[in-house]
Amino acid sequence: MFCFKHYIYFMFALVDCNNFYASCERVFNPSLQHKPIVILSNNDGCIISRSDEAKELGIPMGAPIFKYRKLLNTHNVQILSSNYSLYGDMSSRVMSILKQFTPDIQVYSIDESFLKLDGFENYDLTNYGVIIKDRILKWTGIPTCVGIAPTKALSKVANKIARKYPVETNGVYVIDSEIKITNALKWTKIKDIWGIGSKLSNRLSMKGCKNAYDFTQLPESWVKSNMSVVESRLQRDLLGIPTLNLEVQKSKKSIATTRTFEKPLFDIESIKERISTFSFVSGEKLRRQKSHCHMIIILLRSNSFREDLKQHYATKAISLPYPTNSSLVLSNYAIKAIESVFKKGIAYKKAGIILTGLVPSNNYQLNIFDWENSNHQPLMNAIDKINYKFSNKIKLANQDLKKTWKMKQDYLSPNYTTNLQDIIKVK
DNA sequence: TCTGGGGTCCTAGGGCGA
DNA sequence: TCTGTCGCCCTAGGACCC
Repeated sequence: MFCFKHYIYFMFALVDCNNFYASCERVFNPSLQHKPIVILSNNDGCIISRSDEAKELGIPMGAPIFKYRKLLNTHNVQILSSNYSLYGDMSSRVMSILKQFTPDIQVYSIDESFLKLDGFENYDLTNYGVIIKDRILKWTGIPTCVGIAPTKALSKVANKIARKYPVETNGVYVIDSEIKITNALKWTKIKDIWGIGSKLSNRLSMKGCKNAYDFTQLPESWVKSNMSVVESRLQRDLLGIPTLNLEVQKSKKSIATTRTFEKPLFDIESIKERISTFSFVSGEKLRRQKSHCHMIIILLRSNSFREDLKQHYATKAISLPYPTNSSLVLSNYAIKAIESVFKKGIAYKKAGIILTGLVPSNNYQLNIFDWENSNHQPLMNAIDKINYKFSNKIKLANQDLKKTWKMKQDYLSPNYTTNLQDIIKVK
């Protein structure tokens, strides 16, 4: 099934930053080197990034911190709240370096990118990977691993091998022969295949698949009918047939702002205030990408982990009479939606809004019967400019002007690269 | 007591017009 | 005018990613 002629044309490189959040913290605080570190989610709730030393202690990804507090204390694990200003800035530095190596790049997430290496037939790709890795480390202090292969899914596998065997591979692994593909697939456990999550992994295990190689040997027709076209494409990609392409940067198709509350909320007024704030923030994101939206979805839920409490989970989608990016309009509709689903006596723990049906601001269908107040656009522009200059001084009337609520971030590091006050001073 | 957030894509099922 | 079929669109929900 696999055809090596594709090699003549191009290869994919996946460059992935090692333990990205922990590595960012270490760049500016070298005392964290060689120590176990964990980074916490918003509200300091879950562990979302771990250094290798923390992984070795058996601390799992996504674990709630309160369950591991004792272990963390015993081993003197360094705890940090997530500092997205820092990580975002470090990420853009890494990505700008990667763009020097090829114009064909897909920034896949905050810490990894696919590079299409087209016309590199005469290059020593292992050596090229080492150059990429070394330059990022030298210029940003962030360690990376590089996986190179004829397809995206295989470059993911190659990257995992490089990460697993740093001494043997020097952090770079190239899959460039049929035997390497077969061996790599047999080495990859079902649950570690990119695109196969826990549900599908269980189903495939029941079917007798132990590794990625077994998955690729399943009949395509069975995969299509029992799973979906997504897994069928993945199967081909794993076999070395380029099926998943480099995706160009597009405008977002949805914009979400959701938050877990520090304490459960029982009263609708507090929830309405939060929803108003989420609408305001989402409107800003919408205007930044120069879009309008057709639809708002609100969500409101109690704490699903507290089985002893009465549960309620509600979502409500509202089609807007006209596309808008006015925070005032978004807030009004979102609040009405919250009023329609709110139930008394429930301890609500999380709320949010999702904007979908996004269309470009300069090209959308008007409605003959309903239209936006023409004052909104200049008002929003003015608010955005003032908030950019003076850091969020203007709010909606139904937001909490004193901002009495605050996200829990007890272990926050300074914004070393994005705030003048926090720049490291050399004495 | 304390359990994240922001995305994408796909499928199924219903409504609806040709 | 009524009915069946097809395909498109919309929506909710699920699964996945980092």
